[in-house]
Amino acid sequence: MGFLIAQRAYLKLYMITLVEKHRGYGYQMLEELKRDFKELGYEPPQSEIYRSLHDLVEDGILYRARHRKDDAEYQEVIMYYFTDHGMEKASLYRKQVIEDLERSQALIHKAIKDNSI
Amino acid sequence: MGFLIAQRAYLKLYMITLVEKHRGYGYQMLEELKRDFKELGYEPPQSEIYRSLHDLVEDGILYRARHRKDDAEYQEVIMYYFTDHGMEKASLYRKQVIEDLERSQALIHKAIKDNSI
DNA sequence: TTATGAACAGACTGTTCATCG
DNA sequence: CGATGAACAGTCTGTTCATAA
Repeated sequence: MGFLIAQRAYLKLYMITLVEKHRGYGYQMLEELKRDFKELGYEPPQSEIYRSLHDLVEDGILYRARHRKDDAEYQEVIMYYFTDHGMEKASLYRKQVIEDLERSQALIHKAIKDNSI
Repeated sequence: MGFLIAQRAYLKLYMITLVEKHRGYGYQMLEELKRDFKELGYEPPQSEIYRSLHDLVEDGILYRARHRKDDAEYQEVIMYYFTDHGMEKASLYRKQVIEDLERSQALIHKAIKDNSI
């Protein structure tokens, strides 16, 4: 266990939630998260989004499927779906990451308390 | 600016606060922080404590001074004190790190909110 | 431009090793 | 053991580059 939660785990959690909500492919998720985090001054890097998705495939939680985009364009897109036991695995992973988030929250809260004048 | 605050900055902030409180040398601070964080499941690594102190010296905030330990032992110890403009620099640094802590806090809070079932 | 991915370099960090009294 | 420090190895991450429709 490291210090605070890693960006990778943080984003993987979001990826799982987004796949649940059927926001299926990388670039879309990237744009959505960028918009979503703009006000907090955090811009998730493109590479981390893709790495997170690749990780989740390696973890056996998601699988990839090529699709043509819904609208009339020819562009192909990689959609992600839960594997057979993906949902269960994902819910375990989520639980674990939320715990890690709460641990991180406690550490940050303590530091603010201990070090404010 | 990275993602969440780095352990190094986090510990440097504690080092500054501990030097203010005249808890002067590395090993002591290490032991104090270990005790202090035990309940949160975080054990600051020895190397990071020393690296943080060395960083603060490089930053021109602290300086080192060898001392014999107060009690009757012969062991030498490195005490840290604020340099001439160390206090000002430290208060700037503190302000900056607290901001970063608050940014981190917001990111973590958002993730818990967005990804809880 | 949208979309995906990999390469690269550098920062960060945990463990281990070394040294000294 | 108390105390300090450095080396090493591995991970994490941001930027850049490559590719394609």
